[in-house]
Amino acid sequence: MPVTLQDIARDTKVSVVTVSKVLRNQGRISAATRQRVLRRARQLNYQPNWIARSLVTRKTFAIGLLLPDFTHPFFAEIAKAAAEALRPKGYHLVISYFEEDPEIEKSEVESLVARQVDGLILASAQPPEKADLFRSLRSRKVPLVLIDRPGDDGKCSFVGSDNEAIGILATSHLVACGCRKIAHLRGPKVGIAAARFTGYRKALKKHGLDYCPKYVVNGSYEDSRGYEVMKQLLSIEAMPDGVFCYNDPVAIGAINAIREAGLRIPEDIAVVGAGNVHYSDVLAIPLTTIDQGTQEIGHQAADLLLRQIGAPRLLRPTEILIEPKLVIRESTNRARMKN
Amino acid sequence: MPVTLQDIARDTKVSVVTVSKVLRNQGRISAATRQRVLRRARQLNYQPNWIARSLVTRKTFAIGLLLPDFTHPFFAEIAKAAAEALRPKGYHLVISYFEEDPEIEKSEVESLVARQVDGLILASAQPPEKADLFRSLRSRKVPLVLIDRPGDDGKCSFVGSDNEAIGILATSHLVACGCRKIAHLRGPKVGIAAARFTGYRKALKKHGLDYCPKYVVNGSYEDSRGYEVMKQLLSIEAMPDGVFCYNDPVAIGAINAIREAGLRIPEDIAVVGAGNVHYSDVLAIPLTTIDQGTQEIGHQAADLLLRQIGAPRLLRPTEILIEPKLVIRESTNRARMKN
DNA sequence: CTGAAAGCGCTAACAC
DNA sequence: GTGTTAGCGCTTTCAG
Repeated sequence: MPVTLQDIARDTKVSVVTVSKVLRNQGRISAATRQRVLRRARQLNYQPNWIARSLVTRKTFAIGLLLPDFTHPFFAEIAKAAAEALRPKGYHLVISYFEEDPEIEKSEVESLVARQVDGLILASAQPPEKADLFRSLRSRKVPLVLIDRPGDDGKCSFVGSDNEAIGILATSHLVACGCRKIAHLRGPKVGIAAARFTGYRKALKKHGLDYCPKYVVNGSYEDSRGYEVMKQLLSIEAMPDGVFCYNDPVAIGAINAIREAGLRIPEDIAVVGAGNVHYSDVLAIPLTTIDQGTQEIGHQAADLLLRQIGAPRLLRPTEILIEPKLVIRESTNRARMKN
Repeated sequence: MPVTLQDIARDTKVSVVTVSKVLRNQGRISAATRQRVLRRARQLNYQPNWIARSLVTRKTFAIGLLLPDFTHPFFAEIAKAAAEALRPKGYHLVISYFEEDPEIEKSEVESLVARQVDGLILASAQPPEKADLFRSLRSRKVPLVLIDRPGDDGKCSFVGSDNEAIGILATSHLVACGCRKIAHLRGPKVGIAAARFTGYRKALKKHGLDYCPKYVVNGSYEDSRGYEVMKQLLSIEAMPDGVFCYNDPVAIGAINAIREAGLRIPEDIAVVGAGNVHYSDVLAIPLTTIDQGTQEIGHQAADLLLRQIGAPRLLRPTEILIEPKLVIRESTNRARMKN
């Protein structure tokens, strides 16, 4: 039903090949036929079938972007930046998400690859010990850039943050604000959460504070969980006076729990998040956080992937770490603040 | 380089067709060959080329979702809901966005169609007088569901909110809160903003309040613009005591402007948004807003589109309006509140 | 400058 | 049960 090259060829009495060439501005074509073809194409409102084209050129100009959750503003901002970097080069983003479920992640990756995307940008939730997905991708030579969460033992290009630095930055800031009993709402067990946790411990140590396991609670990456988990923390004796939260949504949840308990922020408990998500400055208590440079991550990932796609052969994996920056707002603005 | 049906056929000494049938569980195949084929496919880690398949079946199982901005939580939530509704039926979402630019919108639509998506869900920014995009889509029989912003004169299926009702609900609530000088931060000139504006005027009239043009300022849909525009409003004499904002981000911007001016919310000025976006309850001043049922919009749009795709011939356009609901929070919680 | 031939990887329709 | 033939809409190659 749709208009094809055939139709135009028939009507203008030239071959399909010629039409194809005209429409792609390729090869020598006489001005006369070029006009005729172009005119007819316009009349018929011809639209090329990229599927057919892709089958022969083996290029789809589509990049798969696979995220844990695109409702999360952190990832949404990355997606936007990536799309912006890709668009001018004629590439499109096929976005998908897998709700932090490694199995869905796998099947989504396969779908994207089956759709013949030219490359993949992935914020993976594969557990560190399971490298089969990456191995399979590598063996099939699918251009891949991991973002936010490293994986595959550095055998794959990566763009993200220095998570240990984030942990250090956040925790040191809390110390500088006068906090002495600093808690940490850990993220899920992926490497990234571990690195932030390490940073947290290193900072404590550096400032001569004891690491106290009861101040570390586990496994959250969204506000609802942050809320619950913070409630737990509030119920222990010797309540913390500062909390470093895995990310901004968790911090938002934590803030809600703290206020609900009738405590003041930052006087009773200071709170630091991570991500510097777009709305974190208009919250009930504007949130001190670590900016991870979402824009930068999106851009760099896109650029890196494109370079990989354009390269004649496999490039050796590159790792790009975006420098985290402390953004100080009300949630840690104590009178006795020194930093 | 990738494994094809050919490879498996050669190795197992059957025809390509047989392999194809085995892999799709179709037609009668002897248990013996089935096993052989399956085993070889697994050994080779065969992955079907959907591009090739699509070319012949004329189905891609991809749905295009085109949004003004997927960083906006309102649309992100719709996207998520749509993806969830589509996934179990084997469909994927190809998400793209156009930054409220009608020209980019057009070109993105064409890309998506060129990629042979099976249908399109679109929150369009085409100006009402320009129906050529819709006309072109209609003539090509591309299954299309408009969301959030109606268009094409009801010739196209639509899922969204009753925007006049939103305007009435929000404005009436402000009246009930004791506001008498109610301003409106209008959205951009699309039909939806006009409808909310109409609702605003109707509600004023119903409650015996005069409509006063100076209280209506124009053209914003994001927080930064909401901030600027609210500042303007604050500079006029006889400042408003209530504001109905086009959407939640605009309201957030407005709130910032109001606080910055040293005024109190809701005592000096009460604020109502629209959208009930995920973070609107954790803001500096939790925002009274109109819930538009984003989940519902996403689901319904997906279902409707699927029904359209499955139908033997063109269905007549359906319009689904989700009932807006008032969500009362702090930003309108005045002592003298009566509603 | 133009076109005939071949084929991308797969499936539909029909033989055998 | 299995294979043959044909073709989806397009581009590539190469001969004229």
